[in-house]
Order: sequence, then C-alpha cells, then structure tokens
Amino acid sequence: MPSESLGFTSHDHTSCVASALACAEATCKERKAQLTPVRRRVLEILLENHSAMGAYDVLARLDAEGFGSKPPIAYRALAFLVEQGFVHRIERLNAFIACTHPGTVHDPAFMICRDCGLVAEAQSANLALQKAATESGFQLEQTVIEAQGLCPACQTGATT
Amino acid sequence: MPSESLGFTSHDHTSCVASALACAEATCKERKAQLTPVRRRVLEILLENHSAMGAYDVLARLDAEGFGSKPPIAYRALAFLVEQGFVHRIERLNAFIACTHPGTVHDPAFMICRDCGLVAEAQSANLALQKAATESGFQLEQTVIEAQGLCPACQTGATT
DNA sequence: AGGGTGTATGTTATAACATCACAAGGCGGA
DNA sequence: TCCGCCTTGTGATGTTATAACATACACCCT
Repeated sequence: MPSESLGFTSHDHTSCVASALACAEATCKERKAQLTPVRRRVLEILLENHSAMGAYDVLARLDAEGFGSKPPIAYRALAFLVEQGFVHRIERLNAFIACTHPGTVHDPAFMICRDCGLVAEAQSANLALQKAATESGFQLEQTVIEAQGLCPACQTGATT
Repeated sequence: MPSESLGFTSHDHTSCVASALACAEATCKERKAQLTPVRRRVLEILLENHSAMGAYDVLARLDAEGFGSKPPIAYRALAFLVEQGFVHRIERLNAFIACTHPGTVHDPAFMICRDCGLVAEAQSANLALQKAATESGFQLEQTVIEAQGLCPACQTGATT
C-alpha cells in the first residue's frame, strides 16, 4: 500500500514519515545544510499530520514541546524546509504541507478539497504556461498550481 | 507607464479602462447583479492602477473618496468583483487585479515579475492537471495558476 | 400604506498570517 | 584567540482577512 497522496486513497503512514525524514537528512548532508532540531521537528510534525497546516498550528506544537513560542521560530524553520524542497507552501490556504515525494526535482501541483481540506500533490508540467512565458519573453522561475474542488470522498453530500 | 497585461508590452490605457467598465456594466445588467457605486469605483481603481493592489491599498483610496474606511468595505466589493469575474485574486501576492479580458469565460494564469511586481494575465488550459484530477477522481472546480519570474524589462540587471 | 424579504452598507472588534530588528549562542577557520 | 557566519530567542509591529451585529434601502405583495 504505497503512500499515494496523488490519489486521495489511504495508505500506510508510519513508513512514509520515516522515509521522508531519512531522505531529508541525506539531502541536507549532501548539501551541507543543517537539519537542526527545530527544523527536523517541524518536518516531522508536518509529515505526521499529513495535511496542510498553518504556521501558527505548527508553532503551537513547537511551543508545547519547548521549542519557543514566537512566530519567527516557526516561520524560519518552514522557510528553510520550503527552500530545501521538503515542504511546500499552499498559497491558497496560507499553509504548509510536507512534500509527498522529496528528493525528486519537481514543480508540484496541488488539488485541494474545499470540503474536507485534504490536499493532494501531483506533478504539474504546465506546458501551456511555459509556452505563454516563452512567447512573451517572461523568464519563468517557479510556478504555483493549485486546483480547488471536491475530493472523491466529499463528492457525495458535500456543501454545494 | 502601464504595461499591457498579456505580454509585458505597453499599450493605450485609457480606452481599455472604459471598455472594461462598459463590459462590467453590461454583464451585471444581464445577470441582474448590482454594480453599486463602491463596487464600480473599486473596479475603476483597479483598472486605472493596472497592477495588482492589496485590499488595503484599495481601501485607502476608497476612504480618501468618502466611501468608508473599514476593511469590509473593500473586501466585500472585491469579493463581488471576483465572483463576477471582473477581478482576479493573485494568491501569491494577496492582491487583486482587474481582469484583462472580461466577458470571456476563462480560467486565468498569471505571470508575476518578482522584480517590478507587474502581473500579466494569460490563458491556462492546464491539461496535465485536468488529467491528474480525472485519474484520481478529483472534481475540479477552479484552478490557481501563478508563475513567478522575471519580466522582459527586468531581465537585465535584476536582483538575482 | 403596511409589512415582509432580500441585498447592500456601516461599524466594532478581533482573528489569522507574517516580518522586522536586535541580542545572544555555537562553531569552524584564519 | 578572534572573527565571521549561521542559527536561535524574543519583543514589537505590520499586514491581511473575517466575524458579528446593526442599519438602510429597494422591491414586491396585499
């Protein structure tokens, strides 16, 4: 039962947390980036939670565990993790979510269920956008692709 | 020096404000939606400004013109305009921009220059995303597609 | 005219999200 | 040792957004 956030199917969760952490550790080592305790813990929290969390939600957890209670604590760790590609920011929700397939280079796309709030990560490869950019001379650096709708589970009996 | 939103080229600006307003009026009439003074003025402000503006920037203008100074004044008008499709919200910037081609149905994509802040609207048609959605059973309702990079003008000598 | 309904506006307060500025600690290299 | 760099801690503040409630106005129906 591979972890497949791509669909909205359930999966074995404990193993994917461990493997994502291991991957982050390896990547940091390779890049000589420091996966400090706070940073590591934030990543763990996001992985365990397995859904998009606001910075202040993360902060509350950190505070409860003695890491500090001020916003910059959380924001700095999150910024680091986003930079390293272990975590993605969901603009639409002002929230953060652990990457489902770290290690691979990607320009992720997200599907956000407006009913239950679940967020699934997919690959983007937006050719139309690249074409438009090329045509207008825009030098594309990063793309935010976030779809909103209803996940399979919420399609019956959801708020219309 | 306003620039055309589709490419990053400049264009005649006065005429596009007028035509967009006329279009909004016609559309509202057709839909029996009310383009009240505040709403109309907010649309004008965004059209005149011709770039992404924060809700509070808009609010400051409204206040200066006697429309009221409290956040809901601006947010409600903006929400109406977004609903009607006359204005788009740029998630990445927490800002709003007048639609460059109102009247036509569209699922817009944006190119945001990180140096000068200009925002250009393009068409999206993200097939990859639609495919992913279909495959996973996600019922797609709306897409946010925002690219970040450098506009032609900023590609020489920009902050790297 | 009276009364009900719906939409829009006005206002207070506060929630939620994010950053600045500065101090202090740890650690490696010159 | 001393310096420079990165990281953390903390207080204050800035920015974006909504909840909740009251009021006003237009419209329709009787």
